[in-house]
Formats: sequence, structure tokens, C-alpha cells
Amino acid sequence: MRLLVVEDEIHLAEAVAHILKKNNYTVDVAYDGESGLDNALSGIYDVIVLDIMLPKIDGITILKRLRGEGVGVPVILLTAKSDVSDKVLGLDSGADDYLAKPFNTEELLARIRALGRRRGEIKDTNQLSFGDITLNTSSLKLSRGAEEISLTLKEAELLEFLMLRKNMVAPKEQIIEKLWGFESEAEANHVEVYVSFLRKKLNFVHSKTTISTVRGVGYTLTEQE
Amino acid sequence: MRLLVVEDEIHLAEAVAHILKKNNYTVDVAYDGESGLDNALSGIYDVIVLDIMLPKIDGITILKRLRGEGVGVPVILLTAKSDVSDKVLGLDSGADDYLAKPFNTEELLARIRALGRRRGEIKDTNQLSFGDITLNTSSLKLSRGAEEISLTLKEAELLEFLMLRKNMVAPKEQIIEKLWGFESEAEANHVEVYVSFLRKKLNFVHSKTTISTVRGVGYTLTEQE
DNA sequence: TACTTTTCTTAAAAATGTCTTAAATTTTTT
DNA sequence: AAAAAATTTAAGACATTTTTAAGAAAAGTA
Repeated sequence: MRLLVVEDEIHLAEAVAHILKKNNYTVDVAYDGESGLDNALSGIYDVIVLDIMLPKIDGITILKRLRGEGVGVPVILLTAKSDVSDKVLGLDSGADDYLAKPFNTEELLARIRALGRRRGEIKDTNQLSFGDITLNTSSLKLSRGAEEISLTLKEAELLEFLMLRKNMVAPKEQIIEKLWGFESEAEANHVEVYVSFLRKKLNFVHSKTTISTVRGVGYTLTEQE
Repeated sequence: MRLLVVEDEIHLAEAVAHILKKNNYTVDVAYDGESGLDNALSGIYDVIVLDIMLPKIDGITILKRLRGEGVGVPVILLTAKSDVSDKVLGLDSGADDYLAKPFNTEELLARIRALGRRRGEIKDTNQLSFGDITLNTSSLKLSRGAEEISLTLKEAELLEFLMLRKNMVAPKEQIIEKLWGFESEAEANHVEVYVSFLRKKLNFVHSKTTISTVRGVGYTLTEQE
């Protein structure tokens, strides 16, 4: 994961960068709003840690510009102000999280993990793997070893959703929301039908990976022994 | 993050709870001052949204009692009155924020985020531990060491409730309210049945943790030596 | 001890959630 | 416009969970 830290207090910036690198992130640092915005617009970052008070361009402005340009990268706002109105403003501008200085390391790490996770981990190859299966999110092909089968769009979306969540349970509600949007009449049965389809196809490629159901909650991808 | 909403207008309470859950909070609802206070005193909440006008015990009184007991959980007061004196009274009684009805969703969310953040807690996992056992509240799996067993939804809810209250006694009444809703026909026997089920499962994983009965009151989780 | 109350445990009934089809409908491709 | 593919609907079978109910056991009381 590649992170951008935009912070003008050099000491703090270096300290944060150091900690993040220690935690296996690739970290770039910008010391003022202008270069921060330039970097952020590149779209190569998975999470941006952004101070509000900055020289040249302030954090809120950067955030608005990013969102205005359609850059949806998760942003954690950093600030000394604990003013409520300020927070609301930040969040309204499209921040994903908010952290007041001084903050502790664990807290920052936890939030970065949380946001990074939300993004998932599709590499530029469009290949997504779990256990013995691979899904090409572009060609919609599911493969296990040499065996391969085509998925329909909905099937692929569902599988991708489950794969991104690895061993976590994906609530049925969330699946509906993701695949059909949440105003829809879509019923739980839709999900069940597609789970059934997918299981058949997983079976077809003789995968050891299965979709197990957690009754009353949802589904989770598990690797069988 | 775990929130408590204390609001007697059922419609509003449900709507708020729904929105909050959508935003990944764990939400409990109490429909009157008495059960609101009981719940609040448990100390398991990160933020409490508290209506002022309530049956049985009013919000201000609840707030004072909480602070009197040394419970410092952030409280957002909710009220139809936009009366300034009321606001002052609320803040003097130890409220952290104040929101006049009708309020918009974003505003409420922003304030909760702001207050929750102050606590510095962030929900990073759905694992809950007590003594030698761990409950995954998402996959509904109870484990002790390498041994593991699946729980049903109700079993998991009950265990979670007990685990959150650690060594405190969970009154049967409160358990009913939490698992079956506050106006249900649910009888004490329901709880007894589920306690029985759970004990069997705790036994199954050879846990030293047991549910002990406090006759006439309720149940509590205890670790046996 | 005898009696009352509360809790525990079970089995079976009822309710609910899930799976699997096939057919109907919609969308896309030819 | 016809054919093919994908999606949605619907219904019955099936599985699991929840509820009910009733007697046994345990705890409290006189």
C-alpha cells in the first residue's frame, strides 16, 4: 500500500513517515498544500493522511479539489482543532476519517488499515486470488489451475465482493446493496440464486474453495482442507 | 463503535438506528428513560444519543445520574425544544453536544464521529474475548483454543451481551429487551432456554468460563479457577 | 420437612431462512 | 428481428432456528 502524508511540521511528518514505513507501507511526504495536491492528484495512493492547516493550500481545499476531480482515495484529516464545526466541515468535504492531534500511533495505524481494507486489493492486473482460485475481474473468468469458466457480470461481482472480504462474513444486506443498489426491490433470494450459481461454477473447476453460509448473517469464502 | 439511542418515538428511534447501522455502528435502542439509564450504566457504549423528553426518567436526569456515577461516556442530547435555557441546562449537566429536532442525518453522523473519535477507540475487529473464550460476532463462532463451535444468531447475541458486561450481572429483563425487543411477548423462559443451549456449547469447547445464575435477577459470566 | 417459587432441560411444534430449480422476463448479440 | 445470454421471479423442498410447553431439579421459605 502506498500512502501520502501531507504535513508541514517537518518533525511530525518525518515521525509519521517513519512509523508507517516500519509497518510496511510505501510512504511519500509532501510539506505544503501545493505539492500535496499535485501528488494526491496522481491517483497512485491508497490512503492519504492530510493535515488541515498547511502553507499555500489548506487541507480542506485540497480535499474538495480531489473530490471535485473525481479522485476517491480515502483521506484521513489531521488537525489540531477539536472544533466541532471544523470537523463537520471536513467530513462534509469528503473526508473518510478525522484524527485530532495529538494522536497515538496505534490509532493512526488502525484507521489506515480500516480505510485500506475498504479499498480492497485489486492490482493493476485485474487478477484477484483467494485459495486456489483466481478471478479476472476484467474478462470475468474464474480459474483454478488449468481449468477455467466464464462468469456472468453478477456472478463475478458477487465473487469479487466475497474475495475482497477474504475470511470475513459478507452480510446479505451488504451484498444486495453492492450488487443491486439499495433502493431496489432486490430480495434476499437474488443473492441466494447467485450463490447457488457460483457454487456450481466453483464446483465445475474443481476448486477447494467454497462459499459457506452463516445463517441469519450472510456468506463467507472459505478454503477447505 | 457501539452506540445507545434512547428515544421514545419508536419511528424516529428505528430510523436513527437504521441509519447508524448502515454506517457500521453497532446500535442498541432503549425506548424509555429507565431502560435507557440501565443500559447506559453498563459502560459499554462509545457514544449515547439521548432524547430529553422521555417516559419514566427524563434525559437530563439520566445524564446527571451517569455523571454522578462517574460514567464519562460522550452524550449527545436530542430535543424538540430549541430553547436556549434548555440547551444550557443540558450542557451544564454534562452533555457533550446538543442537537435540536428535526436534525439531518449528516449532522448527527458528523457529531457522533467527532465524539467517538475523542475516545480514540476504533472498531477493528469483530472478536470479543472473555476469560478463555472468544466470540466472533460476525461469523458467529465461539472458540476456546483450537476448539470451535458455531452459534445461532440468538445464542451469539446472548453471549455477546454477557461478554460485554463482563463480571456484571445482566438482568433477565434487559436480556429480553435486547434479544426480543421491548414490547415482545417473550418470556423469561426464552432466556433460560438459550442459557441452557449456551452452557452446552461452552461445555463443548471445554471452556472454563461459565454462565452463573443470580436467582431472581439474571445471569453473569464467570471464569472458574 | 413440606411447600412454593424459580430455574433447567428436553422434545416437539412452529416459524423462518436457505437452496434449487424452472420458467418468465429483460438485455445483448448476431 | 431472431437468437442467445443473463437476470429475475416464483415456488416447493429442505434445513435450521426459535418458540412452546411441561415435567424435573434446585433454591428459598415457613
